[in-house]
Amino acid sequence: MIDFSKLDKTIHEKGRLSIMTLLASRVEPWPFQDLKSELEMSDGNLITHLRTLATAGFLDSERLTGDGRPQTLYRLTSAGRKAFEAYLAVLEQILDLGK
Amino acid sequence: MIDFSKLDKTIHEKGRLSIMTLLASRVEPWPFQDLKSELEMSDGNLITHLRTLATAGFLDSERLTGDGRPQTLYRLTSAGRKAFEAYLAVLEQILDLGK
DNA sequence: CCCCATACTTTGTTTAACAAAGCTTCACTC
DNA sequence: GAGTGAAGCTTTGTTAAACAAAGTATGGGG
Repeated sequence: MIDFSKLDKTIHEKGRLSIMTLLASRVEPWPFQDLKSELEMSDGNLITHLRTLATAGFLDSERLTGDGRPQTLYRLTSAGRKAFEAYLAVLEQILDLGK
Repeated sequence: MIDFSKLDKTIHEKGRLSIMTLLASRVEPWPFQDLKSELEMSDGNLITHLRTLATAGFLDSERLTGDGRPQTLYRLTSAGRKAFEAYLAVLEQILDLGK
């Protein structure tokens, strides 16, 4: 039977799941503005989720200045990628059982 | 891009997701006690999630008496199965994008 | 009749999502 | 270098909901 406790609660919440999915979907890091427009979140909501994920060690950020408008880039850490893969493994089990 | 708003919030919560997965995993309805022991939830927590899902029209219940101890059976409605399949479709998109 | 299990309710605590508004820093313009 | 505006982040407050724990009602077995 599926071990639902392996569904990392930090990742499972909808907002953070969408962030993790975007970050995992490509190699290049994501600028704050792109995440915001893609996910249609408010600044406060987005930054809070990003901070939660960063505190969990799942992503890190890099602030760029001096080259056009300031910009902060976000990317998965290796721990974040690993945790997300484990999360996806549970999703796969749910999908297998569900049909 | 994935439409995360299609991730039905009623289903997405961990406790209810696990209930829906169990109910979808077999044709026979699930007794309350089996759900409880399989998911290791308290009575109060489980019944609350079941009621939330029932209010959403995703499952219905049948109370049996007169044949051994009283027992309540839970099963997906067709709307519940449909909603769960739509939920799984989003999971599939996440899985595809995530690797 | 008594006891226990099943199912459900109620209450209370705790957590967290989310919105809105404000603040700070930086870049560009005049 | 003062003003404007955007980017990123903080703070605050509201609202919703998970979850636990304890209590209630009902039916079954001894």
